[in-house]
Amino acid sequence: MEDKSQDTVTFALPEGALPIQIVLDELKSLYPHARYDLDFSTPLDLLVATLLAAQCTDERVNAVTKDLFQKYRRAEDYVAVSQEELEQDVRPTGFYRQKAKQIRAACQYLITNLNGEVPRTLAELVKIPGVGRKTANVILGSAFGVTEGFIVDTHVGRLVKRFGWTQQSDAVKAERELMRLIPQQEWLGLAHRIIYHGRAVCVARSPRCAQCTLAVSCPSATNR
DNA sequence: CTCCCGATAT
DNA sequence: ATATCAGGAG
Repeated sequence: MEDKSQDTVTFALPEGALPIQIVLDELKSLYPHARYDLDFSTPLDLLVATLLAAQCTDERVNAVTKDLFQKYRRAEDYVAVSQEELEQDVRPTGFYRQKAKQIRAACQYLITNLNGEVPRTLAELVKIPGVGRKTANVILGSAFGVTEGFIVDTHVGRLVKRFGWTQQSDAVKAERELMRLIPQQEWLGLAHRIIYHGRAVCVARSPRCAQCTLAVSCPSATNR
């Protein structure tokens, strides 16, 4: 007698992995209001903020964009100033030469090909110079309320490996695995919650397993 | 794989 | 001193 109870999801996880349902339930109760923490008001703001977020904390990005978004409102504004001027405006986020160049290239692409508008599909977004799948998935989810893929950033990549959900270090390959393992309606919320947990508890350097409620079933938990 | 790069935690 | 921070390109 096969009793398929409606709330129990059966996924093909590797042996010994942290069950997906436990993570969904536990992280939902720990971080009920998990969301994207970069400040923005327009899709273009979000695109620029997310480009600046590479290898930089959200807090510092927000400190920089507070003034940046007053000064630069449209794609045209970013290409109107000199490279050097934009570099100084984004300097505290690190990688400032590359980021200024990326922002200008992305804006020039939008002006030339899309009338200065940020597109609403993953396929169109990843054509923008400097925009990979992580940035594209963030813009889709937070600016347009669309879910086409699973956000895999440094935190998601690290935690899903620790959970035993995948062995893939490559973000795009890990994303494919996650899309196969997890129901689509959970993708956006779960990604945000994993990131919160990755920042607060399951940190990169020395994870706080002693205070982690997932540790009892986590294959990577260290008891000390 | 390396490079880009400043700021902070360990 | 060194690893790491909501990455992506060459």
